[in-house]
Amino acid sequence: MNDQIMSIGMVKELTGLSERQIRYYEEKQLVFPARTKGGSRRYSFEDVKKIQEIHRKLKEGYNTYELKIKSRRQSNVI
Amino acid sequence: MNDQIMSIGMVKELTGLSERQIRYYEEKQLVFPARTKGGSRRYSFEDVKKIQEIHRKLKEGYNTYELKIKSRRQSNVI
DNA sequence: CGTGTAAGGAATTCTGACACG
DNA sequence: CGTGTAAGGAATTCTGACACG
Repeated sequence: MNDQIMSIGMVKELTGLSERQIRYYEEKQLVFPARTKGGSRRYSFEDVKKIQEIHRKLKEGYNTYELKIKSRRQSNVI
Repeated sequence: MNDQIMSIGMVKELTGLSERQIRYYEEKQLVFPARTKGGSRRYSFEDVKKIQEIHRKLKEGYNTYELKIKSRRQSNVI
């Protein structure tokens, strides 16, 4: 949770996605990168995995809203 | 070896050292950060540990040359 | 020797917006 | 809806150098 250490540039390299895509997933509340004092995003490896998963699901036909609901369900499992 | 993903800014935060110190240890061949296409340094958590170790040793009185020799010895252990 | 700092430039990242479909 | 892109600005990082001790 506190190991958000890489820039969007690294995430871009690791995932092959565009900055636009990566930022959009945050806009839709699917990932929550930390921020530096200056305002730059900082991601963890967990976030990278999540981002790749999101992209996969989108290609499968899901939309960001459905993915948000789904991740909420996961968190609420008892 | 391929997990060099954080900027000098993160290393600075994690170690409390200055950019000058962090860069100097590289200048003295004690750490070997990767570089982005643009030329920015990228460090791994291993590097961060190494940097902290270097700083500790320096405070103990060692100089960068001795530390370089020492790390070379470690690598050559058979 | 190890570190601080001011200097100027280049690379990185940010936001809000318009575009397409 | 998910993504591309040009725009302008701000934050980040880089190098080489002078300084101190």
